[in-house]
This record gives sequence, structure tokens and C-alpha cells, in this order.
Amino acid sequence: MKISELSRRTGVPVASIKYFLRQGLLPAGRATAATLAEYGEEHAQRLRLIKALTTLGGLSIAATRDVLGALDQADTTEGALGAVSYALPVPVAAQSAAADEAEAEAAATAAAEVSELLAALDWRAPDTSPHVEGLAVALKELRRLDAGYAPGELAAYARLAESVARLDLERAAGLDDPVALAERAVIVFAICAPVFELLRRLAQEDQVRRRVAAEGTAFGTGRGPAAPGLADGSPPATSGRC
Amino acid sequence: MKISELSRRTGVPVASIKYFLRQGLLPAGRATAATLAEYGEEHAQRLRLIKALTTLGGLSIAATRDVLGALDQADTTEGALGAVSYALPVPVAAQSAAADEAEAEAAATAAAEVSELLAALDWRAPDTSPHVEGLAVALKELRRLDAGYAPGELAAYARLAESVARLDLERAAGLDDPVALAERAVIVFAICAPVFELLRRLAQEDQVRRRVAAEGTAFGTGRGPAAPGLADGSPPATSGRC
DNA sequence: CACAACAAGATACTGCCACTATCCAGTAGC
DNA sequence: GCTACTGGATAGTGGCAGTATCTTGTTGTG
Repeated sequence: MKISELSRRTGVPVASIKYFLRQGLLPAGRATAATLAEYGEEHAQRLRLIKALTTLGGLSIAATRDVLGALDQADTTEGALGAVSYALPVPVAAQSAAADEAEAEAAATAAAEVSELLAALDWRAPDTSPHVEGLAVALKELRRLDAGYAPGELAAYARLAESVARLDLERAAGLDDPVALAERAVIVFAICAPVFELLRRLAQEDQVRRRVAAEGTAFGTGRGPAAPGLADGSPPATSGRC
Repeated sequence: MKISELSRRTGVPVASIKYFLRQGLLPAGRATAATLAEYGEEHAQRLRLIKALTTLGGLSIAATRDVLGALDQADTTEGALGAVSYALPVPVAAQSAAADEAEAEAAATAAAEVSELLAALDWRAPDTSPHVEGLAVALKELRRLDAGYAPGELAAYARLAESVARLDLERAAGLDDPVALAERAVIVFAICAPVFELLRRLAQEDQVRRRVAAEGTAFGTGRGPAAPGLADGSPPATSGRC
């Protein structure tokens, strides 16, 4: 099929398809002449995957390229899973080394806390994993905001995360065809995170509603209604564009 | 304190502070003269919150403004929670109405599925909630990719999400001061999502490692190693920049 | 008081990203 | 032969998140 038909069938503009080709997200078609190439069904499927990764998964073009590269290069499915997991962007960016001394100490404390957690859960992960680093950074920053996790809280979250991951793996493992399996794994790892986030938000909404219904206007501590806000400053101007 | 000291104490460049002021994220200081203003401790705290929302929470400037506005304007803490929840960007953007007919049908099916799920879980959420819409879009797209959730799978995820939300609410409710409580709620709702995502990734890594150890090279279906890839296309060129 | 150093606010500029448009030489098919 | 279309290269667009510069005014030290 020609590029125009590929565009028609996937709903992606021709210019965008060309852009993805340039960026190496989509393999080139089989050239039949100097100015003609033939695309197949696998290009349409790949294009759908690209669209899903970028719009649903929120991945950048570079991240998408890395993920697809991992998918194509891995010899084994586990290899693909690992590579994809590492190719996905880490939600919390690693920070540059802290110049401050207190900062460095806080970072070390957080890192120790993460190691301890992993040991307690018997999760095996290398210290160099971007996820381990990101977790340490996040914990450090949360403590700076006086919103650190109480001891045990983080472990409770971790146990739930483990259950979620078990479901993920089951979902990723339920296919026979290895190619389809690797692709499914990508989808589960990359795209299902937003779905879970949505479920969590809905659950939060429901919980808030329940507590309001149960306790009247008060919430949590049983205090009356309050109007929080900055003590002296005026609130930000408009909520729309600037 | 002057702007330079505010900058020194928070590590945010003066130019960026001015930018946040312009964008309405940070209330103006108390003007003491035509070219002088005084900032207080609450400005430093707000600045730390802004930094956390943008770098840890991954929020855009506009989204941060909305969240902070919700926090400042809400009369009650539950109001703040609800407003913040709606001000947070939805991970899956709502799509424009489908021109295609089959597309519209798929959207309707997905919407029905979501309603059913909510009813089964006894979660009360308005159909107009952006989270409900986002979930429907995500389910529709996943089905298009042949990676839809099997019946019951989604409910299993939802139950776990409910447990996570319960932990969230406990964390958000554990303070006496209403101002601090609202701020904590923002942090829990906005920033802890990436933390959970990291935990999930680590758990996934561990699960993969366990399965590999248990089953040798094979995975899931017990098939031998495979080298997936596009049937005819060459793999994407380089993994670095273009 | 003079003057260097800094402050506030307005405006303009920068770099990055994800496209999008234009141009060109080369088929395809009537 | 003529028109419509193709692949490929190059350049342009619009949005975002700052960053830099400039002007005017203030401070406080000698």
C-alpha cells in the first residue's frame, strides 16, 4: 500500500508518517522505484502502536524510539521486557549531584531508605536502576516538603504495587505468538500505567465522597470547615491562560 | 526577605521566580516601594510546592496554576480535594468526537463498559468526570490494539486502585492544620502517583526476574527464545538523537 | 551627597519539541 | 504528454518553559 492509504487507514496525516520515518520510529517501506515504496500491514500496526505510546502512554518521540528499539532488538521476551522497562522514561528525573552538604545527606538517607525497603520486600533490583534512583529522589523531595512517608506506609504501597505488577505480568504473558507477546508487553508496561492512574483517581473521588457523606462537612480531624489560603498573599490571578 | 534571598533559600533562579510571579503561580510580595517588595516564609513554601509539582509531579505551568488556584479558593478541605483532583491533568486526553461510525460505536461500547465497572464497584462518579471519559478512551484504544482487558481483569485492577486510594486518603487526612492539610492533599494526589509508578516498575522488574529464574529462558507459554521484530522492515536506525 | 549594587517590572529572546508545509525530482496511469 | 501523486529533503510553525536584557527606581556605604 502507498503512504496515502497507510494514512487513510490509520488516521495519521501523511506528513506525520514521514516524520516518524525520519525519526526512525517506523521502518521504511519496500522501495519499488526511486520515488515509490510499498507499505504493509505491519506498518499500519506499528503506526497504531506509535500512536498509542505517544498519546495514551504520554511518551516522547525519543522515548518511543527507544522502546520500539528495545522491542525489536531483544532476543528473548524477557530481554524485551527488561529493555522496555528501562527504555520507558522514569517519572522522576534523576537530579544532578547536590552541591549543598545537607542536601547530600538527605539524598544518602533516602537512598538507604530505598535499599532497606527493597531488602524488606525481597525485591531484587540493582542500585543503578533508574527506578531506584528516582524513588530516592522522590522520597528526599517529599521529606523536604514535610510530607514524607511514615514508616510502613511506603511498604504498604509497595505491597499493592507488587499485586498490580503480578496482574501486569499475567496480562503480558497470555499470548502464544512471541512477536505479539512482546508488543503486548510494551502496551501493558507503557500504556496501562495511565489506566491505573485513572482508576486510582476515580477511587479517590469515591473515597472523598464517602467521607463527606459519613462525617458531614468535616473531614479527617473532625474540624469545622476552613478556608485555607496564603496568609497574606492574594491568590493567583486568573485560572485560565495568562 | 528580598527576591534574591528567596532565590538563595529555595535554589530557584531569580528569573524563574519572576516568571512564576508573572504566571500567577506565586502571589506578589508586599510592595514597600515602587521597586521593592517583601517576601515571607509562605512564599518560600509555595515555591517549594511549585517546584515539587512541576519536577516531581510532572505538571505543566498551567496545570500547576490550576491546582494551586483550587487549593486557594476552596472553602472546605473536601472542596480542595475535589478541585485539586479535577485540576490535575488527566493522563489520557479526551478525544474529539469520532467522525468514523465504527469508531463512535467502539467509543459507546467502552463508555458502557466503564459505567458497568463503576456500578459493579459501587463507585459513584458523574459521567462527566474527565477520569471517566479518559478511562473510556483508553479502553477503546487498547481494544483497537488487540490488548483489551479480559472481563474481570479491569475489576481486579480497580480493587487494587481502591486500596491505594484508601492509603492516599489516610495519608491526606493525618494533619490538624487545615492549610497544611490541603497542601498535603495536593502533594498526595499529585506527587505520589509517580512514586507508586516507580514502585510498580520495580515490582515488575522483580517479577520478571523471578519468572526467568523459575523457568529458564522461556517465559509465559514455555516457548523457546524468539527474536521478534518486524517481518520485513529494518529496525529503527540509531537509538540516540537523529 | 555621590555612587555602586541591587530590586522590580516589562519585553524580548532562546532552545526544545512535535509536528506541518513547501519544494523538487521522479513515476503511474490514462 | 499530462496530471496527480510519491518519496525525500529542508525549512517553517506554534507552544512551552524558562532566560536575558533594559529601564526605572531604591538602598546604603563612604
